[in-house]
Amino acid sequence: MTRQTDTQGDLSKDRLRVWLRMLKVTRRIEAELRERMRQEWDTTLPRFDVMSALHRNGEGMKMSDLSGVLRVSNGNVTGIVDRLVADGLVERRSVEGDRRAMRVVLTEKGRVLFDDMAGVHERWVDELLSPIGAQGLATVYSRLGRIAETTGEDS
Amino acid sequence: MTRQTDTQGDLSKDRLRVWLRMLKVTRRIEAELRERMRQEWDTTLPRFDVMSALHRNGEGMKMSDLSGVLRVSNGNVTGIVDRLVADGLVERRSVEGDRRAMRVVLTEKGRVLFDDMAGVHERWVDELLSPIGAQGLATVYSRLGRIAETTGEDS
DNA sequence: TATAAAAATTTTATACTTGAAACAATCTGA
DNA sequence: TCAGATTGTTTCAAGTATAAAATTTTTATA
Repeated sequence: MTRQTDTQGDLSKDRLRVWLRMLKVTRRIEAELRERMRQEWDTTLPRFDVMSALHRNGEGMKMSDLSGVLRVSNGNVTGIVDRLVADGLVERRSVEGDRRAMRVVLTEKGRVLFDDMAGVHERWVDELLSPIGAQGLATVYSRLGRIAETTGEDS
Repeated sequence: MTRQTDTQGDLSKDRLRVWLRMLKVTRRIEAELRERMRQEWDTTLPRFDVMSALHRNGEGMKMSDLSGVLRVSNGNVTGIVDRLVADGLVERRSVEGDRRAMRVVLTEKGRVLFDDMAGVHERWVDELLSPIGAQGLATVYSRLGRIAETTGEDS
C-alpha cells in the first residue's frame, strides 16, 4: 500500500483526472452528434459507423469484418445491419464459394445518403473541436496514439 | 501532424482524425475496464458510476441529481438503481417534505464494495494511461478542458 | 470418407440508453 | 382556493451492446 514517492501517487491521480475528463468530453460530443443525426436524418451513430465502414470498402464487407473493424459484437452488427436493410440503405449478398458468409454492401440510396452525411459530419466535428488549434491537435493526436498502440493491437 | 501552411480544410480533417482517435481510445479503455469489472466483481461501468456518485455524496442523492450529474436520462437511472437495489448495494429512501422524490443511498454493503472497487479502478486507469507522462497529462487535460467548457456548461 | 474442429453468422438473454409519454405531487398566480 | 404550470419519477418503445449458445457450412485429418 505504501507508494514509493509522493509523485507516483500524484501521477496516478492525474491519470484518473485525465481519464474522467476524456470520458466526459467524448460522451458530450457523442451525445451532440447523436442528437444532430437524429434531427437531421433520423439516424444513429452506430448506423453511421457501419455505413462509413462500408463506404470505405466499396466491394462490401463480411459481417465478421464489420464487427472486427468497428469492434462491436457479432450479434450487435446483425441487428444494426437488419435495420439498415429494412431502410434500403444496405444489402446482404451471398459470398460466392462460402455459403456461411454474407457480404454487406451500400445500396445506391445508401451511398447517396452517406456522401451527404459525411460532409456535414466533418463540419460538425470541426465545430465541436474548434477550441483546439493546430498545435493542440498534433499534441493530443500523438499522446492518444501512444495509448492506442499499447491498448490494442492493429490500426 | 500537418505542415505549417495548413489550409482550413486540412485543419478540419485533422480535427476529424483527432476525434476518431479519441473515440477509439476511449472505447478501448472503456471496454477494457468493463471487462475487468465484469470478471472481478460481476458489475458494470454504469453501476460503478452511480455508486461513485453516491459515495461522493454520503447523504444520498435524488434520482434527478443522479441523472443530472451522470448526464444520463431519468429512465436510465431508474433501471440501474433498480438493479443495485436488487443486489442490496443501494437503498431508496423517501425524502421528508416531498413525497415525489426519492433519496438514493449506498448501503453498508455498497460502501464496503465501492471502497474496494475505487482503489483497483484507479490502478487500472493508471496502468491503461501509463504511456502518457506528466507532461502529456497536463497538455491533454488542458486541451480537453477547452472543449469541456464550450460543449457543456458546469463542472 | 467419416468426423472432428473451425469459421461465419444468428439467436437468446440480459443490460444500458434514449426520448417521450404518463403520473403524482408541489408550487404559483389570479 | 384552485386551475395551470412545474418538478420528480417511472413506464414504454425502440435501438444498442455484450456474452454465450446454437446453427450452418467449410476445412482438416485420420
